[in-house]
Amino acid sequence: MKGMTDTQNGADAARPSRVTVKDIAREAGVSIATVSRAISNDPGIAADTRRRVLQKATDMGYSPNLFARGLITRKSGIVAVFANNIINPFYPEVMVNLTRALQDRQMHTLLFTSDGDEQVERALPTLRQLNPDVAVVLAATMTSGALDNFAESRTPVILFNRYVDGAAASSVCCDNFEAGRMVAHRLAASGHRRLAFIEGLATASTNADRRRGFTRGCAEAGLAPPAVHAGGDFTYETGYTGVQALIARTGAIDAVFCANDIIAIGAMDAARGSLGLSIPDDLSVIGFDDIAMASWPSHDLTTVRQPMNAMIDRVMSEIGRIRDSATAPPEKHFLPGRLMVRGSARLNEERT
Amino acid sequence: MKGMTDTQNGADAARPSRVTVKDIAREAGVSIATVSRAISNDPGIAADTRRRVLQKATDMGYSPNLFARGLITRKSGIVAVFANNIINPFYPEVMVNLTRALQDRQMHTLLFTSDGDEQVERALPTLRQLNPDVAVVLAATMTSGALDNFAESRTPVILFNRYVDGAAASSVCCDNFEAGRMVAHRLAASGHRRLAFIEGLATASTNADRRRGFTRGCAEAGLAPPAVHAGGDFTYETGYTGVQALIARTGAIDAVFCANDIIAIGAMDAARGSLGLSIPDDLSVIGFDDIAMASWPSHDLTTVRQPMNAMIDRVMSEIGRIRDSATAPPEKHFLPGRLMVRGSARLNEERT
DNA sequence: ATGAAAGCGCTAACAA
DNA sequence: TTGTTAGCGCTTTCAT
Repeated sequence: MKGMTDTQNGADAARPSRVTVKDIAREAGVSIATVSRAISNDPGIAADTRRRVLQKATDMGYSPNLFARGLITRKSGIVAVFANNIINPFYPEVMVNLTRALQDRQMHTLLFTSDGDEQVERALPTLRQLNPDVAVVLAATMTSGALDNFAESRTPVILFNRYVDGAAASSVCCDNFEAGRMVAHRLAASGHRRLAFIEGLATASTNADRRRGFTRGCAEAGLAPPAVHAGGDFTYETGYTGVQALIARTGAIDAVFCANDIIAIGAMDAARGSLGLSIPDDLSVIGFDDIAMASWPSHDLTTVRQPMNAMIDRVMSEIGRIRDSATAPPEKHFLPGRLMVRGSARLNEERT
Repeated sequence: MKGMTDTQNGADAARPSRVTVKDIAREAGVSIATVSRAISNDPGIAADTRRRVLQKATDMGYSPNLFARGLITRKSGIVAVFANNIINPFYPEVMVNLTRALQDRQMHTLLFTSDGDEQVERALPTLRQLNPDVAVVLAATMTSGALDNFAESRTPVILFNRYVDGAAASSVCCDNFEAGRMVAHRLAASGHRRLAFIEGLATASTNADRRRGFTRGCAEAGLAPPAVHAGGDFTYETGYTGVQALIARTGAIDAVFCANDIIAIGAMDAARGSLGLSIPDDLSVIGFDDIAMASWPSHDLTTVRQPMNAMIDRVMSEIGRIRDSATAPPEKHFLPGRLMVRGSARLNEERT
């Protein structure tokens, strides 16, 4: 690849600097406009010329300068991804899979951290500087104030696993409410009577919806409202101390549904360790996300799997929709989760 | 912020499109060249004019268009980060911390996935298109062939936790060899006699160095060479099946050192579960990385902590060095790991 | 110390 | 169908 010098001109073979449209135009004996047309698949060009120009471009190892292009088109091909909550392995995985999907479509991922609104705000100048076509927010928390900032920078926003009601932002979410409801019903149908919920971050809509759905499900099944360990965060410690606090406060419980897998694993460890409970005989534990760890034999955690790939696909089509028309109204998508039945919860067969 | 319209001209107050140097020049009554000088801290400008221009720029909410700037300066302020190996939570954390550090310095993280060389190769056109100032490779594996591709795209490369001998790339690594050696000595000094090692990916230099250091340490301590479970990957399953295979093949062992924490956790689960061993009484287990999970009570894993923040700092200074002089020769940096003593290994006090 | 003007590499009118 | 030309927003000579 490096050794071949089969291009006719020996003149500038030694100058390895960037190949530009101008170079191709010269080599192919056409104008730079024609080169541009060939590259951008413009309909108004002779199929033959196009082929010839494209061939030359390939031969010469051309790749367009996106800065120059972006300067004119005002499209960057860049997607800004905001990530925090890196403690939960679910999100890095989303990030990487999303990046892969973007890469496949010749788009680019610009990564931002956003632990706290001030980080988001600090990123905004950059947003204007690099002009991403769209921002994807992978974050448990994001105040609507921070969202306004995006609006001000005129970048369309897609929220992943979060929605904000009045906001001009699309959302792609797991149907957290429905999943919580379903968990309550499954537990009730399997004979559990005293249910509990361990919260993650109270302000996260994922957390709130799972809790609300679970509470609703309990009511529908004729059970008492679940005991709730409130106001934690999405960490192991929350689960660990949460289950201890719940049992200290409310006495025995049959089952605990946790706002995510990390919390659930913490809860299991405390239940088995310091509380000496047997799982699932004394206590059923159910988590949310289905991270890799959930299926490890040490915990064998029953959990709600988020349809990650479907969610990412949906994000991609939202991105397409937004690129096609700048004025596309925001849409909210909710995709169903699925219960992965494993050993940490005593569940009957699902009746159909 | 949105309500204030204190700029003198009511004319285009309604046009919220981008503020450019031209706008500032007009408002400040200077030429665009002067504006540019003010912004880029050019010495040849009157301190007074500069202040005035900068003030106007701030008032008008100006932020420079990096595309236009990059077109001329050939510096993008972009750092390409290649990540795979997302199974190991160590790397997402590096990724986010690195991004934070870059953000603080007004630089930008462009994320690429690179599971396999072909992904790297597919990313190369983009590399040329967006012209990152430097590429950081956070990857357990990267063939030197893939590295040549970088060279061809004229992007300086910094390898994180990996080095390639002849390659024109800087490296920032934990001193994996030394850490492996130290682990062997600590185990030997605590009375362990029959040591074993569970490999991750054999082709990863992290893995190879940890193994070589460990083997060397065994020899220095007068122990037999460690039994090695070879040719796995950096997964829980490798640890789980690895420890079973080791014991089936070699009989009892005192201690097992694992190529990373995830493997170690798998090994612990198998040892305690299917093998019915007690840890650390029957078997000491030591991992590598010190991921969050390692300190959870369920595993309480003794492990070598990588000096993540120091490593990231070093990457940042390498980036600075490269930006300052394009011809800066590549450097290799090795930073010491530190043993985090927890409950999974029977270790005596360190003798000093 | 400042301004005028050229041009980075590309696309998008407008002509031909 | 193709070429000419005018910028996108910025930095950077070269004058002044």
